Amino acid sequence: MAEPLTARAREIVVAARELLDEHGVEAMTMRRLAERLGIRAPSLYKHLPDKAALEIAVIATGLEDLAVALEEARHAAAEPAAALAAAYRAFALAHPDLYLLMTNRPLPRERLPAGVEDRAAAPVLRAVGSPARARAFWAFAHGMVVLELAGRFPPDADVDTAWRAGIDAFRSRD
Amino acid sequence: MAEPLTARAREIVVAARELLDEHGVEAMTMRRLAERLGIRAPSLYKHLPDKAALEIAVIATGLEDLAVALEEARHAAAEPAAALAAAYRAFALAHPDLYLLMTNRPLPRERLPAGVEDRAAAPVLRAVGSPARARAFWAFAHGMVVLELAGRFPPDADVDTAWRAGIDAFRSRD
DNA sequence: GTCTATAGTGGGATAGAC
DNA sequence: GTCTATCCCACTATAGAC
Repeated sequence: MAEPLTARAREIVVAARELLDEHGVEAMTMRRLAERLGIRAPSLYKHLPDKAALEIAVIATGLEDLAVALEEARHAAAEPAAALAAAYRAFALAHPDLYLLMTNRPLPRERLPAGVEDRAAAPVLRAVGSPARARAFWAFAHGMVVLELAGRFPPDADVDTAWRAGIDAFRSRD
Repeated sequence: MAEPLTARAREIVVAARELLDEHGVEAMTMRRLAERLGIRAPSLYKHLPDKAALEIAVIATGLEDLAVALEEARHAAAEPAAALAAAYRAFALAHPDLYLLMTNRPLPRERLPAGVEDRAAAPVLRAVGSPARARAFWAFAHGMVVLELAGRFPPDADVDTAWRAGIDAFRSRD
């Protein structure tokens, strides 16, 4: 689906992710990226066809990292849903702009390495049961994260307790 | 907190909301807004100090409309959480760009009419119990909505069933 | 694989005349 | 309250030389 990137293109993608993590989405421009690499912006186009390709490559690396984080959380867990939620939240808070880039728009599934999306989703599915419940749980976690990142909870809100309440709500009833 | 708008400013805000609903956020520029009103962009600055003020006014009207929709849902409801969720989803799907504008960034609470935010939040709090559970439920609903708007559920996903699963999860346990 | 030069687009905002 | 004229910014992207 995606032609593999050249070594130089991969360096560019790494630099773009650093830009994203350090200075936010609005810093991820072709100019700033070139500047960080010590070259001129037009030179980038010898390695990547356009900005969309850059973003897609960045998103792909983010999905891989998220999948790894969730898989690790699952292994360590007595209470799998809670551990997954914690890992999910930690990832999003550690890479807020990357996280939003990954989730804010339709996934260009046909331009992504095969399986990345499923791999990231699998741990949640296993922890929560049916696909419907997994999607609801994912929505809960995503909602918590984006509201927290956007600073939408009132200043006095206890965000940890809200996480706990949601995780408890999704516990199977015996 | 917010100086009241002049009549002309309110007309401009209405036009901005129409622009938002009909052509998306990227259409809500000072130039396009002026064009829709049959004037030139610089003239807008006689009525509103800057674009931020316009956005805040638009957000305020959106919060009021959302509050009304949720209050109505609560009155009609045998199953309050389900009715609220349905009303919330309907509002967001009917005004996707407005909804995202309203939720994507920190609320400029000090520049908003007093009480709007609380009024929109109150029905959820009453339906769900504790503030923590209300925030979790809100996060679930917000997450569902933004994932749906962003086209993030797989093509074969049954979104209605995911909503149902989340609503059920947040039902009180007897 | 890098450069210079540049095209083309779009945005927010101000000054000052009428 | 509206206008014209304008500034300044930032961005993506291409052509063609080296």
